[in-house]
Amino acid sequence: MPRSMKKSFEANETEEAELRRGPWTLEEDTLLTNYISLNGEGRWNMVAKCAGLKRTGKSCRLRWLNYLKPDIKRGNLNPQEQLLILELHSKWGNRWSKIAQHLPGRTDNEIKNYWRTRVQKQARQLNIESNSEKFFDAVRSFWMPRLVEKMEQNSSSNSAASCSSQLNSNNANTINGPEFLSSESLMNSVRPDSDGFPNDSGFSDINCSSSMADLVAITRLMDMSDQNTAGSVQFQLHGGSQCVSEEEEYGHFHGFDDYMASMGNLDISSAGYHVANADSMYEDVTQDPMWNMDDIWHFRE
DNA sequence: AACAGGACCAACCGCACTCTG
DNA sequence: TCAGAGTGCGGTTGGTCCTGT
Repeated sequence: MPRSMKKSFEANETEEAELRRGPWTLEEDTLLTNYISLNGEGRWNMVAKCAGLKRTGKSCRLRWLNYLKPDIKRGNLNPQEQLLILELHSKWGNRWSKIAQHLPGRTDNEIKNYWRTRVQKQARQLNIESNSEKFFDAVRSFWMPRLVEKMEQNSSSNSAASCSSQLNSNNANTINGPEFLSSESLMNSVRPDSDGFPNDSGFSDINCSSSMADLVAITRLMDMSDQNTAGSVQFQLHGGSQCVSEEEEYGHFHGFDDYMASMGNLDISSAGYHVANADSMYEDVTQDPMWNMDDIWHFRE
């Protein structure tokens, strides 16, 4: 090996050895944040060097994108976000970054972790593949309705007066009534972006005061835009307080257990979401003992 | 109180793609 | 056109915290 080459190799080896790994310290976070606020993102290897960090560029990028960036949301995923993840994952599979694009403030890493720890856990308990059609049927039929109902509860408890389902405060169009939504009104409210999905501003305004019907409708709209479906499509949401009474909805069922027990005989691929009782908002339904997919599954076999 | 097992999540790794000179 | 650097992405790992015994 030529001497110059050897020297450079040794230098690299020393640099490698000096590189820090593992958890970031407050000091490192401060260095990185300050540097980026002055110089902006990008050229991460340069960032690492110039900011005086003994980290790889990749490590700096990851730390910034997943943790330090100012618009990162902290805390548990709310029901709207969980529902979106379930829907989008059913469409795109493990395209975490793509899914994350539609959840403002959430990172692909966070969504991936959520899927692996919460969703796949359910699949394991059922002894079925988490990416199988069978599992998605279960998710769609039992899990999503719980989320939808939590969203409904949240919207009614948070703002009894704000059931107007306004998707986007910047948009003059308001969808009236969550029960039936025409694709046209949705199209006007949520403008698809270049890849055929509602734009970020539309999604960032889906908050706790938005009706869950909006969200369900949006996910349906996504299906439409994927399939290039034209014309008028109606979205029916069951279980909302403004839709039908619990008695009408559940018919002869008495409570969630009865309802679930009956589900084995229902067409679970129907577009409507049937909603059952739930307790508190922002509770992760996967932690809910009521949400026992093992039991549920037996009814379907 | 101590321990084990599980859940959660930040961080790392390897690969593939894009950009640039 | 090509090689190397930079970047993005999905999978995996390992540390910490929580919970049950």
